[in-house]
Amino acid sequence: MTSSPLACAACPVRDRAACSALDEGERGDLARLGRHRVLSPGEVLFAADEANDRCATLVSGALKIGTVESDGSERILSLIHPAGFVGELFAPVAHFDVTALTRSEVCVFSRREYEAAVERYPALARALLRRSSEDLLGARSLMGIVARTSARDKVAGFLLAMGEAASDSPCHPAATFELPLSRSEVAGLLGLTIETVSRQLTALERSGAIRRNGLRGIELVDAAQLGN
Amino acid sequence: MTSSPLACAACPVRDRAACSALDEGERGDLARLGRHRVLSPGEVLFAADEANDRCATLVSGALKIGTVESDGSERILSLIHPAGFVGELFAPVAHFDVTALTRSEVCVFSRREYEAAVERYPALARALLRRSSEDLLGARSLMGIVARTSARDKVAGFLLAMGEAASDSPCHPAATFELPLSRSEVAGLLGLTIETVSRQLTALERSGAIRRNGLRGIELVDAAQLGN
DNA sequence: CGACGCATTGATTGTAATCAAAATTAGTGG
DNA sequence: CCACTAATTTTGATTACAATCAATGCGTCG
Repeated sequence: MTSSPLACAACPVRDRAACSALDEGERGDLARLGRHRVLSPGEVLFAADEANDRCATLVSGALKIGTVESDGSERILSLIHPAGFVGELFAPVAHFDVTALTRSEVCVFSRREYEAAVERYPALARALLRRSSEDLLGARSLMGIVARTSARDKVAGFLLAMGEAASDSPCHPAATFELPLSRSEVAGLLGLTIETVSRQLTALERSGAIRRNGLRGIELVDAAQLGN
Repeated sequence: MTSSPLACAACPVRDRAACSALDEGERGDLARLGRHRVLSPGEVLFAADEANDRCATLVSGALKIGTVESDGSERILSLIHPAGFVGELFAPVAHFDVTALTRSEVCVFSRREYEAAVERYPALARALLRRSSEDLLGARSLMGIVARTSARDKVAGFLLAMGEAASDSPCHPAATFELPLSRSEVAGLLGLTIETVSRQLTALERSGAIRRNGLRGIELVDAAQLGN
């Protein structure tokens, strides 16, 4: 774990994250409260049932929000992409684990200080509300994919969603991208087993919908075949 | 459809909804912008792809947020309980349908005017942020249920979640409650078929976990059997 | 090179979808 | 109030599909 002050000037999500709603002076105030931190793949940022005293903005990489079930298996509830915000501002203890999927950069804040900033800067509250609304939209879209009945539709919809998340343009998915999740994690997200995910991927490749480059590289050849 | 001015004094969610964050004068301002409306079961409040120019707080009853798939089947993405807020403040067109499940009372606002109020009253922005965060938590909890692999676990988890939603106390589920959803809607929510939902309910009843009163009445006899 | 973790492939079983029918409930009008 | 129809739910039989069990391939790292 590394940690250092913020350098907002060079921040890649400078004008998409919640803090982008602030003016120069306000941003400077907030920057003094935060710490830049780099997470390695698999590194835990926040853990469920621990004191919930921090929050963070994701600058680069990808995070997962999940829980481990009573039987020990992991269930992924949400993915966080750059400019996303994590941390439960209104709960005393964290409900979920937040873990880095890839090498990730985050700005970590003390929850108490961040909440004070939300009180002090109404623009920050509105920006967070906007982020939260978008997260809610994303969570519901994902729900529509996970609740499908056939494994093929789940995997196809998941690939499309990941392509869209990896894309710069809001509407069209990226033609080629890297999955930030292992097979086990994809399975835990979609409510399938590792083997079924694997089989569906090979089936989609054989049918010409996708091509695979290595274990995690995906090329969307015929997005129409993946549904809509 | 009926519509009339608001009478906040008698509002049952007076101190849980977003507007509860406002002081008397502010609340009065907001009340002048809203219209009280009663929805019959099945009545559509907002429709997907329509102009997204309104938002609402649910006062009593229950709403569903859903989409109809390309094959015509319905997929439910979220349930809204009293004090919940619906409407996409930051999207030009609505992504989802919002429909009453039971007879429901809502306070409907013009989105433009509500957004202006959010700008004017920082406390309202913070209250909405809080609501939104709670909705996000709820969406993720539901995801954890829907992504289960076995039909039994899905139905069991769903019943527990509905019991908790129907309860006054935050932690313990209500011992007895009415499902606001038809079998078809439960199936659409959980990614199962009507028949499977029905069979799982009878199985749970035979095993002594629940008892049924009529088509929609549920009594939680042995909550431990439903998992955790 | 060998060992480990992860992914794919194969064979079999179990479970949920599908197809079909009966039963229950709700809604309507006489 | 009751008969009748329509809609919803339950139950049954069969099929299809995904989970499970098991083994093999692949890539990374000591």
